[in-house]
Amino acid sequence: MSKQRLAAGPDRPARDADRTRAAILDAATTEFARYGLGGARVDRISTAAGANKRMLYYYFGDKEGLFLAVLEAAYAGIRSAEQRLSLFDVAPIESVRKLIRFTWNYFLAHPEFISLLNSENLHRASHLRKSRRARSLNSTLIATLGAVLERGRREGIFRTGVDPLQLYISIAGLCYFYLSNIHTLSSIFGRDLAGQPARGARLRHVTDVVLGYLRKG
Amino acid sequence: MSKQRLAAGPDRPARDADRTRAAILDAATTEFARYGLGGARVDRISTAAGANKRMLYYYFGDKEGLFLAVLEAAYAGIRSAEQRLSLFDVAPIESVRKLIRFTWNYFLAHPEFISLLNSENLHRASHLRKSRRARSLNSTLIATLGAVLERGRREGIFRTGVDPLQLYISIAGLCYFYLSNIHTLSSIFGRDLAGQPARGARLRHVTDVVLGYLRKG
DNA sequence: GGAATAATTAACTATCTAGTTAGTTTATGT
DNA sequence: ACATAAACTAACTAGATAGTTAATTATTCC
Repeated sequence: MSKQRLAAGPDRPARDADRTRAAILDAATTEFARYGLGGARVDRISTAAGANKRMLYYYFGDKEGLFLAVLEAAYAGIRSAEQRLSLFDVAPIESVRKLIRFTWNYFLAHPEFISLLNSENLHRASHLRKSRRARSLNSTLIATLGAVLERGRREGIFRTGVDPLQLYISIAGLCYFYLSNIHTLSSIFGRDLAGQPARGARLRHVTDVVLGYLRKG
Repeated sequence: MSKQRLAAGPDRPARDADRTRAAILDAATTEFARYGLGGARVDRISTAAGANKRMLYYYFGDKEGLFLAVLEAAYAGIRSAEQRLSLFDVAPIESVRKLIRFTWNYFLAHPEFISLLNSENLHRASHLRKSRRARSLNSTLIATLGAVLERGRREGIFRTGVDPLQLYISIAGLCYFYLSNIHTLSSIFGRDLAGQPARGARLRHVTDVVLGYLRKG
């Protein structure tokens, strides 16, 4: 009687490098998002991943290497979602609406992305700057947005002289700040900004602000 | 010959509770802003303050108590600056311009405020929620902004139905996100967003966005 | 001038933490 | 079947860390 695959399920070999690596990355994403780089604990990560702590160092070098891998995966996630977004099959106003809705929903569905970016900015993007991979993910979104703005201008519905990068940062900022700072804002202003009604109102407001700015007049 | 004031300067007694407390608070602000709550080190704080570490616990209880005191001081700082801002002695458009300029310049001059807010949001505002003092600082700014919007509406230059809290969050967000995420944005888009020219362009863009949205049409 | 109190200090500790050592077990290619 | 390499484990370590103990020194109030 062979000893192969004693424990573990049907298609789950006792050893699986990819699986272990992914489990660590996944647990690390949650841990770094929850506690920040300084507050994160490697022991909690390895325990949550169901892996021996040594494996973390085996695959990622050290805590900061793991943090970088988490960041790269997070950027890859949003870039991949962005690429599935087709802004050209509708009219310019609807394109902008679509981009705003996408940005809002992505941040809403991925609070860990917001938290990781905040951590990385606390560290002055020191990990990202070392990463060729993350910088190569510099999406084509800005160019696409530029084309949308140009089309709207030609059609006489958008104002002239809009810098697509500035506009992209504005759309992101209008969504991001609300969600990133939702706890302090709710506390200071004594309102529940996290509930469904408030979130709906925010998306409507952001759309109004951006389209109000863009409209020609 | 009296032993009083042997060391120390002219009006600097050997012991000064207020001075020590303030020095610790000051050093802690810098430390928490630089490393976050999890990354901050109480030994670095006491050393930077030139105080014995024990004094930190003497005055603030523990690390989290110190963090709360830092947060409260940071909020008191912006509220006090806001109150010196008179939005009523100029026309509505100029009022809004003034508020945007103030917000932008305050965030620019106080990066530690941004960083502290990010830390507190990572902790789901758990310190702020316990603080009666910080919530009582809930400024009158929203009410004032509401009055400015109403005046602009009456004068026929602003659109109707603008929620002053939403607008305030938008102005803050447009400024905050750019400055808070300046390192990752610069890295990803391969542009220097921190230099004077880029900063000037950002303030102009934010002003255009907000006034473009508000204008009636 | 002296008791009472407030401010300050140095040395200490228990626990935590990132990272390592030195191996064992499983898979793979020949 | 066997050597080789890849994946994995348990136990360990050196240094860091928040917080404390117990005493000393300066100030205040009468």
